[in-house]
Amino acid sequence: MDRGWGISVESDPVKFFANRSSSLSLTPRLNHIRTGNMFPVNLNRREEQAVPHPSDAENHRTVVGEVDFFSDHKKRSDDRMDNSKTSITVKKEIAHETAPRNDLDIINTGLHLRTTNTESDQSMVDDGISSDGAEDKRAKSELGVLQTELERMNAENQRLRGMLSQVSSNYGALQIQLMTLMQQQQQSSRAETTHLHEIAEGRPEEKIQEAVGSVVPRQFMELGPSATTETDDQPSNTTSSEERTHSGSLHNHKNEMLPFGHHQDNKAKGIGREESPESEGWVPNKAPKLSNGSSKTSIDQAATEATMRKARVSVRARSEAPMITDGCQWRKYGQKMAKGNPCPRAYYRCTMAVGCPVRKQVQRCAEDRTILITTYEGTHNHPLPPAAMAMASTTSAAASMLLSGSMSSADGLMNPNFLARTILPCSSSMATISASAPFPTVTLDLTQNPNPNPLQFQRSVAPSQFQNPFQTPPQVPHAFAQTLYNQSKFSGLHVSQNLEAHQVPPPQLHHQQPQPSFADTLSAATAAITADPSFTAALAAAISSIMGGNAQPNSNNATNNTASTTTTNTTTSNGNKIGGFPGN
DNA sequence: CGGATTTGACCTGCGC
DNA sequence: GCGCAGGTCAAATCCG
Repeated sequence: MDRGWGISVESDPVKFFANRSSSLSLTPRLNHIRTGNMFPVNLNRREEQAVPHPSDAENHRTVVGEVDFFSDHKKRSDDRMDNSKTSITVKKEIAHETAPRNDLDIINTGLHLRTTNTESDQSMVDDGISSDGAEDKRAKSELGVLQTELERMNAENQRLRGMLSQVSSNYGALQIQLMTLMQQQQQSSRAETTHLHEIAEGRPEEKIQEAVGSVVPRQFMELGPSATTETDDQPSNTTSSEERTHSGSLHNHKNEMLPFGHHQDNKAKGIGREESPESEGWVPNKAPKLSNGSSKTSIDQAATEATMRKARVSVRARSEAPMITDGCQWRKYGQKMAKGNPCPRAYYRCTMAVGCPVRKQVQRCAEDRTILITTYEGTHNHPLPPAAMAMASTTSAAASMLLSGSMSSADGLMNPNFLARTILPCSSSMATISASAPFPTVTLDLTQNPNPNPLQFQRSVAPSQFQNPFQTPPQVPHAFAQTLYNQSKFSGLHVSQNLEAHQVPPPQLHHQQPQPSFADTLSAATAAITADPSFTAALAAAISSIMGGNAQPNSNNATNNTASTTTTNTTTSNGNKIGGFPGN
């Protein structure tokens, strides 16, 4: 994982390079270095804070603008220099001016320069008092000092530019190396996957797991990016095709596996399937029927594979309410008695937007009916209200991790006897990935409260912070949001890296991560959300304000864009895993 | 009256 | 082929 998480440079290159260079301490000064697009250093937030003065933006016409990052106590001096310099610039402008103006107008010409000297100069003129020589000398010496400082700052600026270019070049080189490594691993994993399938067909489960222990991580590594195929709205482009190609080792038939949203038409009776083509669309869990074609096996296999790519996120939480409040609007469309559970299972679909493919199942646990198991599936194709973002983000991130990781292993799980159960990194027992179900499922068990985080989280966030969403965001939610953001964007890589480093039973990784572990944070957030409906809205509002307030460019990725949720893990072969009461 | 819920029927996959 | 179980549909019903 050491190596693996290091690859998260892409998610936060600044932090990555901060660990490798001390130049980051100079980050605020880099704000005015024109980085162009060559290096994704996120300086925006700092820049916003570092350049609060309106005049800074206006001084850009002068070279002095590069001095803007000086500290405040220097700023006044700079302003004086600005004045001295701007006087030159102003004179240039005067040449273009046709209408005569007085000096005051000239100084204010379009530049709105702060002229601390101006007032004194003007006052001197107005008062008719000639500046005495001492003050003149002092001013000149001061000017000289400032000019020297300016030159020094310019030199430093140049030096920083050089460092930046070097860092960016290093970044590019690392990216190339990463891509090369991933390609190599992809090639090697294809052969290994084939080998795994051979093993899985005729060997005891222990050996299979043993084999998986060594192979799956590579698969994770390879297929990690494919997580976007289901839960991310971002186009999966090449990765998905590669994934299908890779899965061809198992399904050598013509690859007709379609995205889920494309299966709907295959059902002869497509009643009520309102999914839009561009959206992922709800696809019945039953494998699509491609009109009894001749290549039934290939279709079945493709359908099965497609089914397994349908990630679910199951949330187990104690709740007396028939349904947890997650901020979305749901309509119940069915209820069934599940085998092995006296409590019926209720089926809901999202009604916040026409054609939203997201569905959820709600069922109470048979063993403990105070536990409500909610399984989310699908991706919202519409903006989410703040109250829904928290849960959607949580489940989306979990689903992303699941898809990025388990999907790859799904290829090796076609054997129904195969049970691969892997624990999310850093999660202890709170969040698990189960590949034994027909759908890969992330189960977030919030009923055991294994660590105090949920309560701490709730406490630290709830009281006052939300009353003013524009206040400085609390630390924990910020970390939560950032974690979600990072995870949703790069979860595939992270999961794969983790698994690669730790094989199947991953040890605790907390010491590796500066940020709170994903699963802990996830569970904490979810617990807090589910525990208190009113808190849901508050948390969502805070997160949205945090993300929006910081103007984080991709902050939406983890929220409404990739809102994917899953419900309880209704393991087919093991119906007892979840139980439930009807939602309403 | 319109929307949501209920509930029996239906479809499908899977195992025997 | 048959039965079982999960999932969905849609008419009937309920409710604001």
